[in-house]
Amino acid sequence: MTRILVVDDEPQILRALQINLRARSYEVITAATAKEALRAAAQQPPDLVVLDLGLPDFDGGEVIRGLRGWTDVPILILSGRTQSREKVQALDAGADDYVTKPFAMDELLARLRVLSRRSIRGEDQPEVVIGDYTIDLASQLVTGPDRESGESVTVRLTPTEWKLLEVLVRHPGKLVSQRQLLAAVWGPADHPDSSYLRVYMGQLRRKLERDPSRPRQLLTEPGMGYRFSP
Amino acid sequence: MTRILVVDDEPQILRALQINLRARSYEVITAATAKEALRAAAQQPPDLVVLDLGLPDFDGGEVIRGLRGWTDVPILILSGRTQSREKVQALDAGADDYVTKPFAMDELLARLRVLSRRSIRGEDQPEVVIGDYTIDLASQLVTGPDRESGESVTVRLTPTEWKLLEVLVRHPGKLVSQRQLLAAVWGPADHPDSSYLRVYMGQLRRKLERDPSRPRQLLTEPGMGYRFSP
DNA sequence: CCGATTCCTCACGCGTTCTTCACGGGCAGA
DNA sequence: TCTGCCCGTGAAGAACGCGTGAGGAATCGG
Repeated sequence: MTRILVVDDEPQILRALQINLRARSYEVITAATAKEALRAAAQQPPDLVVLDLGLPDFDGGEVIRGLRGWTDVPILILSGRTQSREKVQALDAGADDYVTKPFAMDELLARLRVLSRRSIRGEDQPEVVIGDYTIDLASQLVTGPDRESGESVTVRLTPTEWKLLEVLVRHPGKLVSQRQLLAAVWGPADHPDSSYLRVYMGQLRRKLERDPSRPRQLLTEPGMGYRFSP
Repeated sequence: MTRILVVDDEPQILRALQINLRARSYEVITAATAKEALRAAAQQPPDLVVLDLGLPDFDGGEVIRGLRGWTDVPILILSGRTQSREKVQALDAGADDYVTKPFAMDELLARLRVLSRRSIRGEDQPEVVIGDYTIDLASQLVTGPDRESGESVTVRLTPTEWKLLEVLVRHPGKLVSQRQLLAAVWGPADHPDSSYLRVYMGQLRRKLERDPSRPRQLLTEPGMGYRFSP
């Protein structure tokens, strides 16, 4: 089920959206402030974001940048500001669409369909291979031969290990900066020390790489980040 | 260069778009009818399509479906029809955005940037060639033949080397002053001595140039700065 | 309440990278 | 020809980043 995060400080708009979206069987989570929004997005990563620019605590642009620091989730801006300057700013900051209030509900829904259509396109590659192991993104399963018996066994990954692996595998071949990884796994807050990363990468390698001390797929790019090489 | 197909039957709009897009160094091809549009798209596949719904020969919806049959190119609808029913139809038919006339040019351009931003993901990343080596800006990867074996190997660049190379490569052919380079790599503080630069340029040349002491692409402009010649 | 798993933190060792300096060569102007 | 200036190159110590092991805190399930 597609999960939508709706951020707006006007309760009646929040309610109207909630009702209409739930009726289309979206899962809806809501936030009324910028802080709430970022926290909610980190805890339950949404597939779509509907964002009002006029929030009480921070500017909506801050939310866009806060999200774009670690996720590519499509963002639709819903705002009362009609000036094209505002629109350009929001779109260039990383938003994907901009609808001005008052708005037609059916148009908004159509635009959301467009966004979810696009974002799903690249994601379907449910199986990835690392050495002897097969990773099934969809069912969150890692299978491979046992160390000695050779039988096919499922490898146990902890939630943190899984999130880390997922981020890397979803950007095959690309370098993923430590910032990105930390934000994706531990939330958008600032993480000055990246020692978690080293620990968990080590654990992943120990579970997935044939020779953990000489990784062939879970590569380190010193000073920059990590890379999953398919 | 990004190629845009603009489809509209009103000459003045066609001209206005053409001028503005060319000024942003897009490559523009135009069509005034549905048939022309489909033919042009087939002959020179565009990276973006701007489409007016009110064409003389066929309905714009036909063009959308005609394109969607074989390509995922982003389509932005530019139409005088403001009814949300029209918008929903077009968006559900496969369009990616919908702007109503009259429109603000800067907003349209911003929306085009959004579309090209999204579509570039996953498709062909910008690659730059230096001698035998290929630089992939998107995934931060440099590949080339090994010095002896000739096999394809990835070249290890340190973070500083990478930053330096990136600045140069992103301004192909242009002269980049030492001030600019120092500021881009080592921060905006003042750097009276430019000896870092010489050291790291040397290292880059040693890793990328066939004859490091006689560079062909990473050129020195004495007293001024450096230049990447493609 | 207890045990097991998972998460977070720290310190150490090692290899790499950064920074700095000195020296030599090419080139232009005096 | 001499003299600066600027650039390339090599070397060396310092600083940094990474992998690893271990231990305690937190969490979860029974």
